[in-house]
Parts: sequence; C-alpha cells; structure tokens
Amino acid sequence: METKVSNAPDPYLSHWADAAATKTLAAHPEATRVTVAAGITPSGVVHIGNFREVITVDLVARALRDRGVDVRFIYSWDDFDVFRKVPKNMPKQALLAEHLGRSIVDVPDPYGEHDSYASHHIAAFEGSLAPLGIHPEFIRQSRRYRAGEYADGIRRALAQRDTIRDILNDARERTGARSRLPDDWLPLYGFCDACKRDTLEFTVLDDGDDARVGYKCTSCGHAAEVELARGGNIKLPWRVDWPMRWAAEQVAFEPGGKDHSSAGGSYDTAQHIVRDVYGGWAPEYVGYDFVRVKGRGGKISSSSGDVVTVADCLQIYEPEVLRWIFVGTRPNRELQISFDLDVIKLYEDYDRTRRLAYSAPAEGGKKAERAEKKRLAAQRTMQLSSVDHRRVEDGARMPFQPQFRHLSMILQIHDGDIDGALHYYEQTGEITDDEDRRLCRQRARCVWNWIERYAPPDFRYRIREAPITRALTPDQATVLGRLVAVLRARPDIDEPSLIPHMKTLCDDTELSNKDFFPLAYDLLIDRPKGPKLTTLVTTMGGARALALLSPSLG
RNA sequence: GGGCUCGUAGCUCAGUUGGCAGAGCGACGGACUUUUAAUCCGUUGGUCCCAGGUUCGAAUCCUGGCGAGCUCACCA
Repeated sequence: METKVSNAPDPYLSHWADAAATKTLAAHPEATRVTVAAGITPSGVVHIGNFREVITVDLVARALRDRGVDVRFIYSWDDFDVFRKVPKNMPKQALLAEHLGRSIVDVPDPYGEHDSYASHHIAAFEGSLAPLGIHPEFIRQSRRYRAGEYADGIRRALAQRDTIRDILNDARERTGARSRLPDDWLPLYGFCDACKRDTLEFTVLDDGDDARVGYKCTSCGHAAEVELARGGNIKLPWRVDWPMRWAAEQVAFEPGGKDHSSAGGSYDTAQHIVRDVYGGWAPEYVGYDFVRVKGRGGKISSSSGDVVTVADCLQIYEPEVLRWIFVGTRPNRELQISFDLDVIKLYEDYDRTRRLAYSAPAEGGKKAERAEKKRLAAQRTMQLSSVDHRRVEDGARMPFQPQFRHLSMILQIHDGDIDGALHYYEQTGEITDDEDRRLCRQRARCVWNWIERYAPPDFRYRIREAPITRALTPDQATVLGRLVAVLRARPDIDEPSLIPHMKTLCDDTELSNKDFFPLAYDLLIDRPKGPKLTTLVTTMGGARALALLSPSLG
C-alpha cells in the first residue's frame, strides 16, 4: 500500500501553512526534496507588502520541514527587469530619470552605497529578513540570465513561440481583451549592449541547438547577434519567464499577489506554458491579499512616495509580533499594519495568544475538547511566530514579557533609559533570568520607539527637569506637606509601603485624592494626569520627587 | 466583459473534512479606588445577507439573487 499524506493529520498541524504543505505534498508524493519559491522585483524600496510573499513561503517551508521533508527555499530577485518609473521617494531624480528603460541592475545607486540601484534595495531588504529568522537562498536573475543559464529556456520559448502566443491570445480572448499579439510576436525581451536600453527589435536567427538572435536598437542604432548559450542581455518577458523558472527549479509551491491570481492573469497563462512548452507542472499556489498601513500615511506603493519597510515595522514590532501578525492572518485576507494606538491592542492580542499557548491542557467534556483545540492552535501559532521555530512544550514556564502599556509607563519614568526599566522589573522579581531580560529589553526598544515617534501626545510625558512653584491653598499645602514628609523620612520608600500613606493623605481636609493628584502630576510631569502616582514616585525615586514637590511649600 | 474574495454580536473577526453559533474589544452591572483608554469579577448581546435545493441535520455543500471590495484584459 502506498503511504498517503495522512488522512487524519496531527491535530497540532492545523495552521493554514500546514494545509498548504499537505496540498504540496499531495501533488508531489514521490519527491524527496521540495522547492518552494518567492520572487520580487526590487524596482524601488522593498516594502512590507512584498514581505507577505516571503513570510508566506517561509511558513509553508516550516510546515513542510515539520513533516520531515527536505526543503529548498529560493528567493528570486527579479533584478533584470526594466526601470520603468522613478519612485518619488528617491534622491537624485534627474539622474535616475536618465536611466529609464535600462535594467535596474544597470541603474546606479542614487545613494552611492551599492553597485546598482537594484543592489541597494536588495541589500536593505535582505538585511531586515535575518532578524525574523528568514534565511532563503537568494538568486539574482540578472546573473542567471547573463551567464546563459537560461539559454535552453529561451530557446524552447522561441521554438514554440506560436504555442505561447496562442496561450496568451487565448487568455486575452477569454477575458474580453481587445488587443491580440501579432503573428510576428516574439517571447523576447532585452537590453542593448551599447546603450543598455530596452528598445530592441529582435529577429530569430536560429532556434535550434545553436540558438542565436539578432537585434537592432531603435535608440542608438546598435545591432548585434547574440548566442544564447553565451548569455548576455537577453531575457524572457515576465509571463514566459515565470513558468520557465518553475521548470528550471522544479518549484512545488509559490504564492502570488492577487494581481497575478485572476483568470487570464500571469499564473493562469504560466500554468499552460510550463506544461505545453516546458513539460513541467505549476507549483501549488496561494494568492495573497495586500497589506494596508494604518497610522502612517495610507498606501503602499514603491512608485509613489511613502512606503513602509520591514525595517520600519521592526522599530515598533518585535520580530515575533511582526511574524505573528502575518501568521495569524489567512493569506487571502487583507492585513493591516498599524502604527497608531492599535499597536497596543496588537501587542495585547499577541500576549493573550502567548498565555493561551503556555496554559495547562484542558481536560474532560466536550467543551474542554474545544478549548484544547484552541490551545494547540495557539501553540502552533506561537511556534510559527517564533524566530527559531521552537515549539511551546506543555508545562514549560512562560518567559516574562512586560505589558506594552505598563512598560511604556516605566520607560517614560526612566526617561527612556532601558537599563533603568530593566532594573525596575528585576526589583519587582518579574525578570528572573537572561531570557526574561532579553525579551524585556527587546520589547522596551520597540515601546520606546513607538512613544517617541507615533504615540499620541496624550500618551507622552517627561519628568520635569527643573522644579516649578505653584501657589497653594492651605489644604493643598497640608496634603502636599504630608506627602513630602513621608518622602523625607524615607526617600527610598517602596511602593507597597507608600500606598497606605496615600489613603490617609487627605484626612481632615476638604480635599480628596482626586482633587489633589492633578497638583502632584503638574509638579512632577507638567500634566494634569499621569501614571499611578505611587508607581511614579517610587520609580523615579523619593529624592528626585522631593526636589520637584517641595519648592511650592516655600 | 472575465475572474477572485468577502457578507456571522454594536465593532474587528474565529468557526479546517456538515453535528449544541464563539473570541477579543465595546456596552451594561458590580468590586477596587492605587487615575494615561488601570485592574478584577459578572451580565448582555446574533433572521450566520436573501431565496431555493441536497441532507436525519447546513453558518458550512449546490443553484440563483442582493450588497461590498479587489483584480485581469498594458508591463512586470
């Protein structure tokens, strides 16, 4: 009997990435090694929307490896594409504009840091993937093409150009397009060896074993013959390029944006081309929706101005939380990245899932069965969200991670001093080991970045640097005097000891704590409200508080 | 014109081979009072878009509508 891919899979493997893995294995039951692929054109800043492509593949790769499959994860940089438009967010617009019509790998880096425009954006993005635990095998298509590695792929496309044209025209017909490819259409694209522009008129000289094409450049008049086997600046157009590479790399899974996904779109025609021209098969496919950004401008588009990168997100989101946002959203749903107050909610949701993952197994009854299912799903979610793909084991201690809101308060009391905030959590006994410390530090960095760059003004405060004096009513003077007396007696008082004093502070006066607190906050942080006063005072230190509180007493 | 996705509580959404409609937030009530949109406990909440069909049984599968959004047909 043949072994099936499992009809009743491990209930733990219940994530959508696991379902995609099951489908992929079902399509290739004989494979010992499975190739999964992502690909992006670095035609501008590579943004968080592009990231969805990569993380989708990364998750499926993990799911496949969890089944014991040997996985090859390739990431194709389509850096041999043409530079069509100068993005508004680039420096040296005029310089870049001169290079329109050339390959992005032949356009200079306007920042002067890398060997090309493409390389600049590639380096930035690759650098931001590493902290997320994503390590694909990067392939630069410009190098493959120029080295002649796709010569046979191009030759076959030329030899069967009528088949390809028919497939593409059929798709146009089915979708009601007006135009058709002419009979002399060729599946070729490329750049002039002299002026580097894409204004070439091709002729096929030989589509057999010694395949050669000739071209004439309409920009500079240069004419040449290219032996495909030697490589050069000749490539296939996208709709043919994609299926050619599926066959070359034996790709078993590759997602695509929704713009590729509809009937008559590139995935549709590529499916036919890979089968009829290359004798291969199309990868299992997941179409994913776009990523929307909230709280930081609206649209993501590399050609318009404001883009949000993975690195931008990592300023605010821990790697695990950023992964979790993508892990928790099915690919076909639109996903939203927020920089406003929603950040807090996202962190709280993440923490809740995390607590559920570390909770004790539920037992007995059908209700418990459901709860157990959710607990396992939370564990799977946490594993896929983790950087090192470590599974949450039953009974494991959950490392400490401070609440976002609370940490934002502690950090502000410490003027953003992360070590100071860590010290606070060490004193409370919540940080107990290096892992706790690492997680706390990591979150503190994100919280502080958020406070400084995105938090609404209401959320921010600073402890006054210089004391001020306020005119006090007799009652206010009495109450403030009592607080000052307490702090003078014990400048190093801890919070539990201070709380009882707060309860008797206003005795025998017309005031209540509620009336008095605004004055205290005003003196300490120049605001009418603030974090819990006892936490504020004990965390900033009695001496520092005294210096700000006592001057008004005259 | 072709195609895809979605429509479930006030809001955001789960609901994975058809089997008692769920979570978070909100709202309401209570406790606490130690105030950034604090914490804890409790309550509330639904014509699963509509109409048919299959089935012992449908949010789930099929058909047909309605509504919303996206996408292709130029290039990548």
